Amino acid sequence: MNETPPLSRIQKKNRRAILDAALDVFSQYGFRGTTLDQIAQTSGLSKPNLLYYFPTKEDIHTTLLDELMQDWQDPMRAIDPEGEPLEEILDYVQRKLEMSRDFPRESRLFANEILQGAPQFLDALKGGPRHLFDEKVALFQTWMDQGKLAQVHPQHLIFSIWSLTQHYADFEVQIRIYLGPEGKDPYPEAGKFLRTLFTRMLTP
Amino acid sequence: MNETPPLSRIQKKNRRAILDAALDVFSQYGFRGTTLDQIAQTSGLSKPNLLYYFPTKEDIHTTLLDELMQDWQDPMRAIDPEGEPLEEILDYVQRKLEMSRDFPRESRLFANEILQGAPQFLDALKGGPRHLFDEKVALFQTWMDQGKLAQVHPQHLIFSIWSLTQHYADFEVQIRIYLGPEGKDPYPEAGKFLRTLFTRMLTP
DNA sequence: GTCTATATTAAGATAGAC
DNA sequence: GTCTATCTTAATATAGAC
Repeated sequence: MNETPPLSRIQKKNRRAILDAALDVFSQYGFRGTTLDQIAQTSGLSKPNLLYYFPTKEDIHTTLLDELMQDWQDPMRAIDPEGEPLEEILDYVQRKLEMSRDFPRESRLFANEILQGAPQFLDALKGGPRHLFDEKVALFQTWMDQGKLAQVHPQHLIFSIWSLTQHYADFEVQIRIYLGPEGKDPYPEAGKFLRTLFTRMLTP
Repeated sequence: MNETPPLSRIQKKNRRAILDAALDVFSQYGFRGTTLDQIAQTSGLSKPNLLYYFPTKEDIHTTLLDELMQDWQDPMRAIDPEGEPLEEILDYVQRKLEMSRDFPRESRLFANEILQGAPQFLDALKGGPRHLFDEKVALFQTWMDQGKLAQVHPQHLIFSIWSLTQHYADFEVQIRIYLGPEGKDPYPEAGKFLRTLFTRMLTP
């Protein structure tokens, strides 16, 4: 559908630098709260140079969101209908938690977008993601009906997984303040806690 | 410490209108993503008139955050050390969920502030709130040691309550998309779900 | 207290040299 | 491809009339 203009090595490198810097800033301040000056400064490129690689500020933002949508659902896709139900869900929780640990900026970019009313996502969310969600809801319901999982509201179960795992990225500042004087890594304990939580909730 | 200039009725009314409009906009776009024009339009007042009531944009924002800090901890303060442990926690969860339902904009204002690194909150959070948090952590630990609650990491327990309840306000757009075609109120089912979750996790 | 007009700076984007 | 200079619009804030 699209032309595929071959990118030189330097082009790739600079596009990456811009997107990386933009992710830093957009994930913290949202689209409207972010300025090209900030992205320029963070990336080490000049402002006109940004606009040589991306026609507009919005285009940078959209590119980031598009990339995010590619990977963000991988953990849910990986839930295996043939697997052992509780283990499948615990593994899903673990994968989501690792996403928060390893890609906190992406999580916050997403959070910012939703907070602002998901202007870009609204349509995208109704498409593929919605279908995947419904599919896993049905799967969880089947497992519960077969007595392999305790009965809970399957949609809210998924919301709870998203909420509990993304919280460690989105509210990281707050977590660090409350976890005490010198912030050791909260993720190992978070993993243990969440494993306990979902095991107790879902064991039939 | 401060002068207390008596406010006329019209002053109170206009200040309220401004703060209410500002809450609308700040909670959606964050401090930097919000413009005075938006607040002016939403409140129905002219832009110079905003600045008659509040010296700067920042002053409006700070006022909102200060008010928020007043009430935001009430649900946690209300946990009764003399009460029945599981019921106290379930009631706390319920109060937090009601805050999300009744004051979603406040929840999102808070979320935005944390996402942006909590520039205003950092110091405030280390003060009173931190003390209250530690006090309840100790209380939960006591209850667990007495065998009145199942053992879990008490700090992460509190994070989980915040996360699960605030999620319904902060990610409301997403929730509505996934809950289906015509969005009935998600809160009754959320309340039931969370009650089940915390009962199963915490029953000794 | 509220308004119109305006000063001033910041921000997105472009022109054109190199 | 990158830079300096600059255009244009938007945004915070102020002045001063009413």
